[in-house]
Amino acid sequence: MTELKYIAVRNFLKEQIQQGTFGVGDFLPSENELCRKFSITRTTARKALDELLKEGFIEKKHGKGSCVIERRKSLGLLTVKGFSEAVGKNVKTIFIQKPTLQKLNSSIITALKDEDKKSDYWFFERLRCVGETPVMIEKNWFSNISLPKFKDVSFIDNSFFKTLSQKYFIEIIGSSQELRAEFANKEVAKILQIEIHSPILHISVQFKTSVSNLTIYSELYCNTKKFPIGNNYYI
Amino acid sequence: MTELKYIAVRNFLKEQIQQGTFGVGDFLPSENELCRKFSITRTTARKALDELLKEGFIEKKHGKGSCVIERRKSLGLLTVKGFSEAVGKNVKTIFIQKPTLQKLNSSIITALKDEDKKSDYWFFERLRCVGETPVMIEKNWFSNISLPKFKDVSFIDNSFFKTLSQKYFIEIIGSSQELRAEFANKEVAKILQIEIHSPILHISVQFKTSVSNLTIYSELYCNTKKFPIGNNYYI
DNA sequence: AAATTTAACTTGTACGTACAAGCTGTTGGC
DNA sequence: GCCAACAGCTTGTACGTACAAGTTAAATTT
Repeated sequence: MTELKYIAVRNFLKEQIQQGTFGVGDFLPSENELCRKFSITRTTARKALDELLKEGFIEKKHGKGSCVIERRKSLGLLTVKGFSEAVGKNVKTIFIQKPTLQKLNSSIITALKDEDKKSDYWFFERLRCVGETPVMIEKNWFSNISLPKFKDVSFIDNSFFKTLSQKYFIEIIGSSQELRAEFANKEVAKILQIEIHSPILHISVQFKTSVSNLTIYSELYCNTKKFPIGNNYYI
Repeated sequence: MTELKYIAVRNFLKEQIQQGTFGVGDFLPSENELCRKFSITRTTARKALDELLKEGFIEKKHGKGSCVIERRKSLGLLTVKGFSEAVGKNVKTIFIQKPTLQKLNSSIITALKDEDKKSDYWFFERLRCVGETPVMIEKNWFSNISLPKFKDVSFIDNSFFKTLSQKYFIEIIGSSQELRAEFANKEVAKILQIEIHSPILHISVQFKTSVSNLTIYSELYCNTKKFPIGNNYYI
């Protein structure tokens, strides 16, 4: 199973960007240069660049070239920035449940897309603390179909998304969220070390990725009393 | 100036979708059919469909066709677009306080930027209801300096942002937010018609605008029990 | 009747070509 | 020196072709 050409070129360029060979503001090799370097046609070169475009790595300028841009990290709420950047410093992460392959949990079944209902899914659960204070419970799951090689990898910088990007070349390209203020139930209250029936922020997220049939589902339970959840968006 | 072919095809299909000729779940004409109908090549037909794909109108299924999907509204409530678009239709808006020029309210002073502390500010407060159910209290204020001509205008489509854009040519170019789950206090509980100490979602927003010294501050108090707050973001 | 093969569709990838249109530095002419 | 024209790059649009691969239903075999 040999890799598709445009995927290979995309991955090559993405690595170069992530390693800093091409920094923000730099121009990538032109389409014709890519053609020569990889022995491909311009159609294929353009397709590779289109991938980087829709993943938010570059912008194309007519008559000039493809320019590396600051990847938009502040997607929606808590998204790609990840917890550490959203809340600030001094964050500890504790695995409540390391990644395991499981059957469906009926409590989340309604949120799942149809194609994800058929397969097993990877699940992991973490507790995020600021200093010694537990602040957020994070449950994540995703179908086994699109990522069968996924293993209990050690996450790069404790970031699942960074790991996805750098080990699997999968990018988050969007998110859909629902926010609710709720009373903490017994389980959540215990883990977050708060009174039962304290108000907590419950966030349900679906992350759309650059792999069309991979959707990542997260359920977040946040104690916002000391540490409100932050979010920035700029065009 | 004649329209580009793939744009023309895209627009044709988009209109058909918006008018309901193709509903959610329907398949658009195949690429080859589009070629015949519009006298174009498959490259061009695919480009038109790619546009619809990245605008969120369709999804493509290998071997089957292009399927119309529920359109995702990019940038939901918490970002730029405003309440009506985020929650859907059937939204009523009641002014609790029409726009008035006021002195600073100390309760919000901490959130204000320094340059805004010196001036008077416009303030207005609204209650958003879905059907007959009050769902969100919205308090807005902004400095009088940048918008001295602001008056008690009737908002276009009940949208403050649309009014800003169309009457003053001011665009929202970013936002910074803080989210908290809190107990409803007496005042909020009364307006939202809920029990005191119910959990509510409190969102503090600063909107950055295309006018450099105009920042809009909002405090939102949401009853998320029936209507969770939604938010979508796609690159 | 049931299982398998086949044919006819669909989209996906990749090849190659041509010209339009935007950007930039060089080259002439004034 | 200044400005216009040009040449040589860039990306954008659009043409055409070929085959791979997924889907489905009809035809064939078992």
